[in-house]
Amino acid sequence: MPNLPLDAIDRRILSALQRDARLSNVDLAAEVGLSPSPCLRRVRLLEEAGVITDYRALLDRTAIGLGLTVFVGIKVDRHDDAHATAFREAVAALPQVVSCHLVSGESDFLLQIVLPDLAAYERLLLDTLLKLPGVKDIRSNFVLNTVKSMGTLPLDQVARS
Amino acid sequence: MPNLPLDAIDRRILSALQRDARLSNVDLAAEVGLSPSPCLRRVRLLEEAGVITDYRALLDRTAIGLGLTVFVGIKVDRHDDAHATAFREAVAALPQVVSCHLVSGESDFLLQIVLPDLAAYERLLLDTLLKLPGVKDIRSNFVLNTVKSMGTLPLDQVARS
DNA sequence: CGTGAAATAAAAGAGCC
DNA sequence: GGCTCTTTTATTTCACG
Repeated sequence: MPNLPLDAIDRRILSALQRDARLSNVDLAAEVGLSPSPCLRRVRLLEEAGVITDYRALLDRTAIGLGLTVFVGIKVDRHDDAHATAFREAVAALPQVVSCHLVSGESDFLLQIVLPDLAAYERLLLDTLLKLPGVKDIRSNFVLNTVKSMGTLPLDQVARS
Repeated sequence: MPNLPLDAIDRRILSALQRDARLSNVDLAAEVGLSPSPCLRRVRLLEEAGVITDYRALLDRTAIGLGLTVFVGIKVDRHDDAHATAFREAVAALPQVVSCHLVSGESDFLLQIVLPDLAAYERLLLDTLLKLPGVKDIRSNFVLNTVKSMGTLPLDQVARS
């Protein structure tokens, strides 16, 4: 699935679906200035090419009792393949871990973790995170307030092709 | 919109829609063990209560030319209301900023930023981020590799009500 | 909460510009 | 590549048990 070139209409389609995945094809077509048939063809192509990866419902974390978000920086003492892979797989398998990135800078990995409360985080930290393979240092940054979250990707910032 | 209590079926509905927002009501009902009518009633209630906030298409960042993700820690020198509010609004308005949280720890704010490449980040940093009101220090953590992203919220971790 | 029927809307396809 | 029109299919909605 190589880089299918995206034209202006594709970007408008992606932008619209990113805001509202439930748009009917007819409405979407109207919004991007196409008739329904070619619009649907493009959407299918974008799906098959892997540009659109998923359709998801977003939930209000606090409304479902997941009031605590923590950004956790983790340093590991080995970067060789075997240990690195073991660490990554273990982290990816944790349901509380919403995202995990290998990053430059002070920490090696930066994780976003979502859970009900501090007690749950204490348990996760002691029972799981500190026991992950190769962990040298853990820094916990608790989210006190969310200014913006789940922002859409800035399609406007991509160079026009 | 107070905390509507969620039972086991609600959680199953949320969990399913979080994975696939395009499930038809019939399929969703089958998956959660309900018939279509009450299932749809519950979904509408969850939407109206603000538990389901949005339906979105997720896009492959690299496929659309947004290959660079940066986690940016920002320290600000004032926490008083006027300046804090100005900072937050300015940040929230930037399309490249996917998320922004007030956090405990070394930085005051932690931003996730998505853009095409380093050149774009250089411009954003010099022209915009460094000029935000009250900024004292900026630490850029570049994402080298994504282990997990866009994880679903761990509904299993919520206490059963 | 479940069932079933009726109304609506959406997706898919053929043929043409 | 896009447009229109038609067919087919599925989804929502509602009244009632």
